Amino acid sequence: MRIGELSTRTGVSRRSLRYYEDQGLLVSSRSPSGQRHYDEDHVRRVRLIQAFLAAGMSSSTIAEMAPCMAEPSRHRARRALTIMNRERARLSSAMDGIAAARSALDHLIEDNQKYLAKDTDDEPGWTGAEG
Amino acid sequence: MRIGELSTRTGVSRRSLRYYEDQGLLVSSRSPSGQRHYDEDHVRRVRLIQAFLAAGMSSSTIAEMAPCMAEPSRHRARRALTIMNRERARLSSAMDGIAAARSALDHLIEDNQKYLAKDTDDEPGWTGAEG
DNA sequence: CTAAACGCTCACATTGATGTCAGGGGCAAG
DNA sequence: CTTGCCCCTGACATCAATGTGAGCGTTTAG
Repeated sequence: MRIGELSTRTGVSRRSLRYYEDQGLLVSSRSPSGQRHYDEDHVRRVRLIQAFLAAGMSSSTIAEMAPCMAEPSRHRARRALTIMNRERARLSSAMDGIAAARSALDHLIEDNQKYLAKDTDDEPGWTGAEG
Repeated sequence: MRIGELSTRTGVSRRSLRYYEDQGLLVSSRSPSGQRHYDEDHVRRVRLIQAFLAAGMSSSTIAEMAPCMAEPSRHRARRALTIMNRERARLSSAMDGIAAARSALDHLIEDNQKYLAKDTDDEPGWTGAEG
């Protein structure tokens, strides 16, 4: 398939797909006239890239983890493994951070509901002191 | 305390603290000469702002949730509540996304370790097909 | 009083993924 | 051949939070 179809199938813009290739995240075979051609593997690959980007990884990080254009080698694999473990830790602590933010938000929601339940027009007085 | 102390106590740069004020996330009392002064509540507040920003909220979203400069009113509170619930859902789905990315990463790590354990120099051939 | 350390505003720079526009070519159907 | 739709590259624009630096006032310690 060409880039337009890959784009509609993955929901990722043509622009972004070319960008991924530019960053070494995605390879494509080119037709004689230079048009990019893809297969089913590329669809999965793009989905994975999206998942990683959405999780806050930078494209260069993803590129370092993915032996995508370079020769596979023990050295490279060990390097990738280091980065993967670093990123895994980052994702875990990002989840913790989001969980903390969500719980703080829950307190705010509760306070706000209490405020709305009251009849007097009192200060909710939000400073975060209640968390 | 003045801005420098708030900065060191929260780990947030002076620049960012002024930016927060600019965006309506933080209020400060000013000395006659225009210098910002803060108290303990501001420390908590800044920490909360940081938690929200780190969780991927935009400053305008935080501003909408926080009746910080505006008069508290039922209308405002209801509006804030709507946004808070929207954001809560966003945070939850962000956590799901990160969890999915982390699990994909775990597969990659495992594959990579298998590759490194082998003695032959075989293709790891990563396309994401294994997830 | 002076100097160091701090604060103020204004304004321009940066980063990363993506949008958008321009100018030009590729390819199938009528 | 022309029409229409797809593709190519390249370049500039965007957003959001933050960095950085200039130019100038303030507070504090000696």
